[in-house]
Amino acid sequence: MSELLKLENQLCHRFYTLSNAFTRAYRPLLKALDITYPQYITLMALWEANNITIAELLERTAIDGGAMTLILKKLNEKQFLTIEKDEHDKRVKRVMLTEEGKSKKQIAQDVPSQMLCKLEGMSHEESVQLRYLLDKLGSCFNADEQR
Amino acid sequence: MSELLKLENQLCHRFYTLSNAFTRAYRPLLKALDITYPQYITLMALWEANNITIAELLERTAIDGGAMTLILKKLNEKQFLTIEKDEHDKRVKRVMLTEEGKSKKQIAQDVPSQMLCKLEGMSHEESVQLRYLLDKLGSCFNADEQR
DNA sequence: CACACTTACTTTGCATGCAAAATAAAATAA
DNA sequence: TTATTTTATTTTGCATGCAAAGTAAGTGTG
Repeated sequence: MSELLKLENQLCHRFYTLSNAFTRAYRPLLKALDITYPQYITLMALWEANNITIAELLERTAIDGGAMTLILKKLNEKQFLTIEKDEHDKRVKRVMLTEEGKSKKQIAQDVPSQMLCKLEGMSHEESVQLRYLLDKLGSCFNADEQR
Repeated sequence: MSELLKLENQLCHRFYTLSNAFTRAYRPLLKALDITYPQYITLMALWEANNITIAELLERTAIDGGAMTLILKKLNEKQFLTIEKDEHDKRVKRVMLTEEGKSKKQIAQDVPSQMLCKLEGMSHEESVQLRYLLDKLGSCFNADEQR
């Protein structure tokens, strides 16, 4: 009885498990870049849109604000990026990739394909469908946060 | 160019985001039980199978071993469970729910249904399909760990 | 212009997640 | 039996995730 409380029936537990599995799986791939997974997310956001504010970075990456402060500090120490105050609004800080930070994108090119190799069990249709369902689920949470 | 490195194309980022969203969404629901999400996972495992070893608990919950030590310590302090050494193999510890820990299951009954309310956007078919795909993805990682 | 309010970030305290090292005890090999 | 290896769990050091409090700097109102 109480099927609802069985661990195997929890959608959340699948996400918990898979999210952790992804982080672990990325670790060896990111070793060449000497960065962690959240740092990788942050760099990906910047490779796509350089010179953005921290608020924009938070929005794109969905990383926690408090954590982002530390992540940027570390990426700055590694000379991947610089942080400057906005001229017009001194509350705002802008994040800019250094040349070194930009160049790392070349090395990172290999990471996604290497990860895809690990997921060979899934067909293309299935991964498309999965992506669709994940986005739908995500919109449930977003809708919920609006209230 | 380099579509592969775009954040929106990363399956991993969807899992990262959704897993965190779940944890945040559970927090208010678990407040009545005064437990965190990993502690909830641990209790669910025990409500299903009481008096199991820590190794079994780790297997069922997929929680990190080091973290589990602390989680059990806290659940023990809250009088939800006790931990005893196995008679035959003194390396092994067994985890047992207290009466109080068992009784919390009643309160927890409401949690899954409350969470389901938040996910109304998805049809039953979709959530079944999602579960199937998540498990398939999970088996990719498991297969990978075997090597 | 002074005060309240909102924003953009940072800081703090607590709870993991992860890898690697450390312990203790059982199982095996020599 | 003793040395070696394996197993179960804990400890350690580092990096977040999260909520809440704290700061500093714009905005809006009267």
